[in-house]
Amino acid sequence: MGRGKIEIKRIENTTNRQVTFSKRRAGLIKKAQELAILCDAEVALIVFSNTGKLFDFASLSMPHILARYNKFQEHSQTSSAEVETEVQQNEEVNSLKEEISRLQFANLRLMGKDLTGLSLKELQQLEHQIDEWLLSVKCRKEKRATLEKESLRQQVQELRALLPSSYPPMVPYLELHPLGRSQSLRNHDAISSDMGRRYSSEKQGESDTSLHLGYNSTP
Amino acid sequence: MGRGKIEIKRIENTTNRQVTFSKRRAGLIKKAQELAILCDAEVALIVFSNTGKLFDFASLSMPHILARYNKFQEHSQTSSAEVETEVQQNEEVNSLKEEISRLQFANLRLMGKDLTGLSLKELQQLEHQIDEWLLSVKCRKEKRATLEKESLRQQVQELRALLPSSYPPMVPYLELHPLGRSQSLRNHDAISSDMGRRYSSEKQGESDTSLHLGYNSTP
DNA sequence: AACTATTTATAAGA
DNA sequence: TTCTTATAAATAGTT
Repeated sequence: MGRGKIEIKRIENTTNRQVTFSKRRAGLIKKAQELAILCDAEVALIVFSNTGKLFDFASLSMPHILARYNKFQEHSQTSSAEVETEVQQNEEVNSLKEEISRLQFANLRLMGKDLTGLSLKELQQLEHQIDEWLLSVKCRKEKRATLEKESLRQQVQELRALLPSSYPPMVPYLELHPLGRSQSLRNHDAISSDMGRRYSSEKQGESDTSLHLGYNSTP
Repeated sequence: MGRGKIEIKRIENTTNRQVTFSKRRAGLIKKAQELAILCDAEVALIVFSNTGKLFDFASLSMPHILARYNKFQEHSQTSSAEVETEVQQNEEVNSLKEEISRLQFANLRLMGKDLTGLSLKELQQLEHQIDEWLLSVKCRKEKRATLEKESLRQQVQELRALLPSSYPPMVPYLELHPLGRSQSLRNHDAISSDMGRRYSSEKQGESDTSLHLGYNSTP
């Protein structure tokens, strides 16, 4: 009923969806009202937008119509309904998450298949994306490994301190193989001033293998 | 919407009213359904004909929507934590749906990019290829990490061996394993003679997860 | 129920 | 958001 025909499926564009929601909600309420008047019917309409807003219409009072409805359905709604609600919500969330997993896997495979057609620049971009994914997955393990390495490095430095100062200085692996923008250890002052034990807080447990290639999905 | 315009008032002719009721009821339910699908809304519609017959539609289960409606009415007076919970759940579901949309679009984009010309066999080959590629990347990273640790351990041992007597020249790891451009801040200066183990709290932000596509494909 | 002439709703664009 | 308008859809009256 407009400039073009549309398929009846979820409108993905948020703005478009909201606009359509406003228009059609108004139209639906108008028609509910007309049906009630023209045909002398009792009509109740409840609409929750996907943002959680409530819109309703009732030709008589809503409680009246709902009570009449409940009489027809020979069981009460409120007591067991809340349980059902939660179960359904859980199911919905779970099915959505499964869908996301499937899509992510499909995307990963598609990315891989795409490699042959990509330019060097695109390859490097892809490299960066997958790099970040791997980083997020392995972050915690690597943190633990890093702690171990640092401990070793400190031993190296401490042992070196026991050598004569004329001895050619040792260069830690990391400084010869820069791995990132992070600063190299400068623990000489920390060591000389603070002898206390220090621990890095570390959360271990869930390994998020989600692929968020190029996206940041949490609004 | 018909051969003539009609006034919105009760249709007195019974037959006519019933016919109109049937037509408009069907139209109303259809539009309620479309609104629910198009705009991702929760819609419930209850209609009693003037003869007492019940017709209803609900995008989810009717009890679920009515329960939500009742909750909403309660909360319009006393806002509590349940509202926040529901809002949060709603947001979670919405963000999941958005993620799915993004992934679907990404999939479509990837599909259209390079896959159109490929046969099924070629696709499967590429899939295998990308899997191996990812695997080799992981192996390389692990090996490199192992080498790094071994180098450090070796330094520890060698330095320890130096302590009691003379100081034979040491060969830095880099000279044996030239892996990259190196420039080093040398960590000169004496270090405390404390030999106790310490755990650094310094955050090692980056670890090398580069894939280095296209060169050095040592698995 | 079908059929259509019209009205109404609304998709897209401004 | 709101208005406009071309077009799709609903439906009033008819068969």
